[in-house]
Amino acid sequence: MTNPSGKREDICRTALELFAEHGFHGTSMAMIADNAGVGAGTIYRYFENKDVLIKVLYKSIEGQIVEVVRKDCPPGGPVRTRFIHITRVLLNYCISHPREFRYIEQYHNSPYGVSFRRDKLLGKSADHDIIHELFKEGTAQGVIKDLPLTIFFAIALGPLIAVARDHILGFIVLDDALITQTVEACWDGVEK
Amino acid sequence: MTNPSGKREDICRTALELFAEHGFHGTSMAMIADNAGVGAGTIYRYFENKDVLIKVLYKSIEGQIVEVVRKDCPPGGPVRTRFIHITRVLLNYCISHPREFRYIEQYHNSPYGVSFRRDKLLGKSADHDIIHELFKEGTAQGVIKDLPLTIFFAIALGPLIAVARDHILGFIVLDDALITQTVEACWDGVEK
DNA sequence: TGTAGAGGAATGAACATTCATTCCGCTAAG
DNA sequence: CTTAGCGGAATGAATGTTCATTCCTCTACA
Repeated sequence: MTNPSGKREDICRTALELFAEHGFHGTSMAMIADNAGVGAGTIYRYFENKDVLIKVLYKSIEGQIVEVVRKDCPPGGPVRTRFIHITRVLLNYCISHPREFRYIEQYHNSPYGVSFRRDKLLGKSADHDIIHELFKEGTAQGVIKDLPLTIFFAIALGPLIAVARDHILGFIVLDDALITQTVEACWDGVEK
Repeated sequence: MTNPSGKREDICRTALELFAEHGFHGTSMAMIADNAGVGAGTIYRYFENKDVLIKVLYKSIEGQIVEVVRKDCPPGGPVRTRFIHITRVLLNYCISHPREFRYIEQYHNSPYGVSFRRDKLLGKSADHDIIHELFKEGTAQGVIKDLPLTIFFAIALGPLIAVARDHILGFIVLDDALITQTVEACWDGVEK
């Protein structure tokens, strides 16, 4: 029953769920504690405060995504093939992990997210590096438009996020065919 | 009832600023009152409560956007020309109204926004109607990909939002040339 | 094997703070 | 004088955080 390392996991899972559904400020620490089946004070044994909890959860999800992209990355064919593969993996992750997706979205649109985004884009982010490599290769080969990296990312990933959100909110049901259409359209956007 | 001394306007402008910068929950009514130079109670003469203020502000901004798109809409040439024109107008609005843009973004990623989005997409929204018309015309002519409307919107507008956000956060400076590249890339994404 | 007890984890009531909202006295115009 | 509009202190509810206490588990020793 009492499993020390299990409690932290319970808290994380519950917090992710509640934050994703009700937002950061719509979720109280008491709600998290209740739903996780722990005492209010227990959360503070694992996380210094609410902000730290929110940030740790973000880092954790980010790590997952990097891992998924990396693991499923290898095919070394033409740039287009790899681009479509990676974007498909990303989109699949988003729609099969709706809570994680909603969480990340909310984080990026919060004060936390803005400062973090600044660090991230000025420095380097691991999952973006893979796509960054692809971008450099594509432009070197002349198959991708000459664009600033930032705009390339926007054109490549912007539609994915929008489509994933619509799927999660139930405005459309994405099947394999639609996913293919979407990622191919993204390619058409960046292709020279 | 009447508004002798522009106080309502002061409150709206200040609230927009603060909400855009600190988020809905990071902005207290006291902050709004102080920065607007009115008493805390005065806000409640004009807005029933905080939620109403937030919603009214949203509606107001939405009205502005619809107006901008409508006003600058007429050119009756080929679908591509009109698509690029409209998306450019939208993107220009976003980067020249950063507060309004950030506000809308936050709203869409809040509990308010989700329920609203549901109403909106299931029903009809005025500014989307213009783009919707274009979509129908484009598919009828066979110049636009055969896609569900939702995915069309994602591909057409997703990059705009991403690019506008990067611009506002200072990661890139959009000039006319970059804007042109962006909206043309959006077209390439939806073009058959 | 059985048990006492120490160390650490967990608890949840209490606390301090923040915040939306209210209320009442004041001011200025008519 | 009357009154509508306004200010801002007061209010009470909600929430993040703390901490004294309880509970659990594992070890040491008989």
